[in-house]
Amino acid sequence: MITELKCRDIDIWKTFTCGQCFRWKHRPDGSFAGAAAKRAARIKYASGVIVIEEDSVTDTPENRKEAEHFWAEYFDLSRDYGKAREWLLSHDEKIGDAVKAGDGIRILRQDLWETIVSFIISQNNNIPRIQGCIEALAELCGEKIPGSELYSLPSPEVLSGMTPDALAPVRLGYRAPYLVAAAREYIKLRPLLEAEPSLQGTPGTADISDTGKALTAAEEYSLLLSLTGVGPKVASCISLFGLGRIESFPIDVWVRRVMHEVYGFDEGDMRGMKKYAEEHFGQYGGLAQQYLFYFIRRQNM
DNA sequence: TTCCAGGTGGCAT
DNA sequence: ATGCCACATGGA
Repeated sequence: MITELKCRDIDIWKTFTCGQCFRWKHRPDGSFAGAAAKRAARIKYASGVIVIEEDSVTDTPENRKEAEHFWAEYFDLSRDYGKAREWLLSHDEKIGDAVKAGDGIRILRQDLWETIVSFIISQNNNIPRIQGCIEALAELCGEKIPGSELYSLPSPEVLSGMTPDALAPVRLGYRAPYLVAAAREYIKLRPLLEAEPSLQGTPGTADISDTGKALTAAEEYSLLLSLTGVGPKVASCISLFGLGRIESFPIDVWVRRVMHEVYGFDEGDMRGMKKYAEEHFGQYGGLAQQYLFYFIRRQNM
């Protein structure tokens, strides 16, 4: 099935290669092939339209509607990025170059559990190797996606039933036991975390506006922190990419570098960087972080 | 050989 | 609450 979504404000190359996701592979024709949640797709962009080809989905009205909803959310199409960029430019003197470099990046709204797995693997690791580990993990114990050669990532149930030794082929190193423990812990937290405020009003999603059960960003963050292998940086990435908390500002080695180079912070002054981000990047901290991350990383590669 | 990568857990203060 | 340090793996 082919899904077409109008979007004037996206650069899929930047969006897929800026380090927020790890499963999309660039192809010679400029398209990307990969997987998100339980779906496999080839994606290209031309003249204001994102074209998503899914061999594993047959073209029925229900499937079409579901695909449109899934991919529109995945690409965060309801957000006005032009407005976000203007907001950042008017609230910070020095972010202009990074915004210009990162123009076209959108924050992908990824599956929560996949985001947890991906960023536990990401710790003290490099991006090519993270990609390899995730593919190996999917192939070892994920589910084959029908009509595709790709596998989805293993569910928390599958992963919680494995031993770290059984994950040896994935070459996760010391992260293997983290992943197994986090899977077990996540199963308990899932009922709390799946009441997602950003999805309120979305068809097919429970409206939790009256139940009082919606978590604040801070509450979500502290729950994520309780997972084995999840510290401040990884929890921030999960908030940003897995829960749509676009104000979240993850600080890693690259962000420390760029905050030193552009803003003059001491590279150990995480406290100051965090405060600065809150005051200057505010509601768009996560987007600012991606612009800065992309900006500094591109200079060094 | 040593250093590094989208850091964190465990332990000592 | 904060400061070290070991941790598995593979590429530069």
